[in-house]
Formats: sequence, C-alpha cells, structure tokens
Amino acid sequence: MKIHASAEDYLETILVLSNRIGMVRSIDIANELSYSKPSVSIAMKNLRESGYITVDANGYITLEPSGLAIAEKIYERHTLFSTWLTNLGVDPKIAQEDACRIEHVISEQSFDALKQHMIDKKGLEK
Amino acid sequence: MKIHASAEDYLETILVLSNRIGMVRSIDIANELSYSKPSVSIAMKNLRESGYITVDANGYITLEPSGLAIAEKIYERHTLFSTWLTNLGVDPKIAQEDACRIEHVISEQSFDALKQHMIDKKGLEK
DNA sequence: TCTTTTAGTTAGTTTGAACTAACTATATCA
DNA sequence: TGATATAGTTAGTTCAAACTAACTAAAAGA
Repeated sequence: MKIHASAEDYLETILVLSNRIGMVRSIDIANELSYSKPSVSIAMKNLRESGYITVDANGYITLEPSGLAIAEKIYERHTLFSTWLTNLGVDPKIAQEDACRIEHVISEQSFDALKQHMIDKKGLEK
Repeated sequence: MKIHASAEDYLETILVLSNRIGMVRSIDIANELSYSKPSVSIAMKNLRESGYITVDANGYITLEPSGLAIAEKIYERHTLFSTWLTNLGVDPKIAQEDACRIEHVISEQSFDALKQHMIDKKGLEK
C-alpha cells in the first residue's frame, strides 16, 4: 500500500493525540479531524492491514515502528513550516493550516534546505 | 464550479504554453502534462462551461479574463516558490516539482509574507 | 432489568480526476 | 482517390477518500 496524504494525516493525528491525551481510539481521531466514524474506521483498517498501527481488544491504537516513523516525519515538517510561516509574520492559525497542506507535498531535499536555512538564521541572531 | 488544483494547473499550463508556442490546443496540453486526450478534453469542457476559456472552431484555446487571472496567480506563485527553493540550494528540477504542488495549497497571506521576505532580502544584498 | 449511550462496523453513495477503448471528422500524402 | 495520421469526443472504468444510513456490541444509569 502506497502512503497517501490522508494516511500521513491519520498517522500524524494519532501521534499528536497520543501526546495530548495518552490513549487514542478511532472516535478521538474522528473528533479531532471532524471526520465521520466510518471514514476513520476504514482508514484504521487500512493502516492496520499495512502494519502501521495495531489496535487492541478495547480499540486503543498504537503506532508501529513504520507508522511512528511516518508520523514523526510529518509532524516534524508540520512544526517547521508552521514556525517558519509564523516567523514571516503569518497569522498562527493560517500558518497551521498551510503547514498541514505543505507537509504532505514537499520533497525531502526542500525540507532539509529550509531546515538548514532556519538553523543558520537562528545562529546569526544570537 | 469551485476551482480545484487540477483546474488551476490546466489554466496555468495554457498560459505557459501560450507564451512558449503561441496558439494552444488540447493536444498540446495533453503532451505537456502527459495526460490522455480524453482527460484534457473533459477538463477543457469544464473550463469552457465555467467561462474560464473559449475554444474556437479550430480547437484553439484562449484564456478569458477570469481564467487568465487564475493562471497568472498560480504562475506567479510557481515562479516565487521555485526561485525561493533554488535560492535555498535545492536542485532546480526538484524546486520546480515542489513549486508545482505548493502553489495550489498555500494561502494568500503566506504567499504575500514570503514574497515580502524575498523582496526585503534582495534589498539587503545590494 | 431495561433503556439509552457510546464505539465501531458494514454497505452503499458521492466526487474529483485520472484512465482505456472506441468512435468521428478532418487533413495529408502516396 | 483511398489509406493513414491527427485531433477531439463519448462512454464507461478506476481509485482515493470522504459521506450517510443502519447495524452490532458493550457499558452505564434509572
């Protein structure tokens, strides 16, 4: 199964919710993303069948190593883009939303370049 | 009809091809984007019915004001992002590809902020 | 205990945007 | 002239990813 933007979003959301509320169920994801229960249910089935997550008998979801890797990658991007835009003077709410979309479409190389740029700039300011 | 990423891409491609080869037909767009003829045919039908383009008896396509506005907006974004990434040291080919995707998803406000940032920086270098 | 709430699933629908197969119509060329 | 090439269209398919309606199963409360 190829990873699409939506799968990346679900994995990132599981990571974010894990940090925020501890244990994560499908219903928590549905509430967080404002999706219907069936949408999440089917997405979780796909992620489970692809080995990205496990779901225990009580419906609690755990990221498997492959899923965690993707979630962390996307989350790192999200944080970087949203910080970058906010630094440029963009409204934090809009910066969040834009980061949510850019994080799925940018290449590794461009991400690394921006990251390096932000590190350099930070050093300069000190 | 709401404008989606794909419609934006078609309009931008018509503008780019107009500048490059003058007169533009569906087949030129299909070749440029590596899409099938029917895909382009249907997309042009939608753009025509929405008033973004006109198609003459010989199949030559012209951007109407509303379509031109979108095409120019997207093209300006494309140019800005690709310049920005190239300046950060990203390979021009990859910068092109990333610009193609970012141009559709970023807000007006973030685009303007990046634009201003690049103008400021340019002034600084002089 | 019986009813209601909560969580999840199944089945089927919708939408956008690509695709192939197969057609028409025009133009060019041997 | 007749065959072939080019451009465009029609019809129907596929896929991802959302949706609603309607179901099951378990938990909680009157």
